[in-house]
Amino acid sequence: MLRPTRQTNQGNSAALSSKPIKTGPRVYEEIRRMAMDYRFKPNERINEVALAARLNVSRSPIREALQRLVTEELITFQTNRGFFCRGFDVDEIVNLSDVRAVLEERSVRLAIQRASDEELAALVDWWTLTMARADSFSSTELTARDEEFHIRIARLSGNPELARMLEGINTRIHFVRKIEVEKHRRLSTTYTEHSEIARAMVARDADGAARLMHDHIAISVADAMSTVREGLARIYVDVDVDQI
Amino acid sequence: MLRPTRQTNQGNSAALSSKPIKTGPRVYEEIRRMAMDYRFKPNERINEVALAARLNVSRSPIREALQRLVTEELITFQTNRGFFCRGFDVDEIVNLSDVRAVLEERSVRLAIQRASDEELAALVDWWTLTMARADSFSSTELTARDEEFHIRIARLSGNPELARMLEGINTRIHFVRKIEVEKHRRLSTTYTEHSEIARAMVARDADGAARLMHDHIAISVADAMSTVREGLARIYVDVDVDQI
DNA sequence: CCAATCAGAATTGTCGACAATAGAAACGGC
DNA sequence: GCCGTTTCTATTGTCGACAATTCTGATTGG
Repeated sequence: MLRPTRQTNQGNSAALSSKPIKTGPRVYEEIRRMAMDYRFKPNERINEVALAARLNVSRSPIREALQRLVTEELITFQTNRGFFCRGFDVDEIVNLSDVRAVLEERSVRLAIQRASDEELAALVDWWTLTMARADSFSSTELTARDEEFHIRIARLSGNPELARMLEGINTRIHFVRKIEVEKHRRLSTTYTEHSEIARAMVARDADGAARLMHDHIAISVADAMSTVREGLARIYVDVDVDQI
Repeated sequence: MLRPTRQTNQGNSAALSSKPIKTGPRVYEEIRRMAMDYRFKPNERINEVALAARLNVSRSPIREALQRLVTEELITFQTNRGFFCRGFDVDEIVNLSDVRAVLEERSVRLAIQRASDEELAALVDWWTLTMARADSFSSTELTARDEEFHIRIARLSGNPELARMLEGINTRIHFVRKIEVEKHRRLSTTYTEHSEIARAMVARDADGAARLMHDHIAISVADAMSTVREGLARIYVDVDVDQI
């Protein structure tokens, strides 16, 4: 099965995408998404040939993408044993949250210091609009909006390195965050917290915004444990339904 | 030239290292070091075949190593155009220093909170010993000690994610730091600053240590510009003398 | 019944080959 | 003499093949 003859490099993805998307970047993005969503089970070995067959490419682009993901900490690697899905660990989540809190605090402070009034007003408007539509969004969409809120602030900080590191953390805690979004959806506290942060930014209240941001991000070990429990349940109950 | 016949995977590195070091990790480490030291000129295109020939391997391990280094921000990549050495830029250095300062402050605070008296005493002793021997160290060795001082504190923070991020920043600013070490060597201010930080840690003075750390790391734009100027001079004057 | 050993199978590590793309040089029109 | 083509060359992207290593699980001895 699956295309025994040599293909002339283009026709992959079986006429699904008519655009000639480069396989390298496509493969990277696809595996990255899989890792973010824990489509691989924690600590599971990732079989290169199986993955290559699934994505209709050879092992070369697979391995290159996996190597990149290793330094992004989305997967791990052991010589002669291959690539593994990262674990799903309470300590890691707590530690990442701690780092994230520090960086996000710096992020708002710099944004308050450097962003224009228009930019901050745009942030408030965008989030207000998002909140109004919140009920029509799926959890996935809502998670994306949550992530975007923080990314926007990071961009406004004017420090691309800071933004990049926060994005790196975001991809690592994406799965956790999605669970938290659904939890909070019932409480709907997240959205008001974002509003408060944005308001403090408009008011140029650096200390206040930083404190709000910190409290918004800080996570208790108990909360982390509960989230991990919930996450593990999902990881091991959802079934792969997309076989070609 | 250079070994036309197929080699049976081992005999590379031409009997230099009798140990059977895995080529993958070795290649990665070697290229990484080259990038850290700006053995590639800023924004220079990195030729895969030339690099492969130089390290006596095929392009596969080269490309995998380069992909890893891309996410470490040590090199850049453009589809169908290949890999490039990162630039040597004032803004980048300033931005990285800003992030670093925030993370290192958190690092000392956590270390003060979590490290044992013995661990902190060991830190002081080690640095005292290092200072005593300082004159006998080359600039490279001294830079390594400087980096190690900060890494040790990061480890004592008990947050591996924090430590990892700082290590990532360290590799990116290694070249800058080496220049700064040589500058300060004449002033020999770095070493006393380290001593002060360590003393504040032993005294469990979190605010004091954090402030000292911040001032130790903070860099003015003017300083950064001067360092970049000096760095560019070195990059473009030093000649490759190691042609096999 | 369990532990250690040892084939056989599965998987990874690295290589050379070739097509596709980008880059450089030669060419010609103006 | 300069700018846009066109051809040719250099370089990257991806592949399949094979050796080296690890994993599996069957076998044997205690």
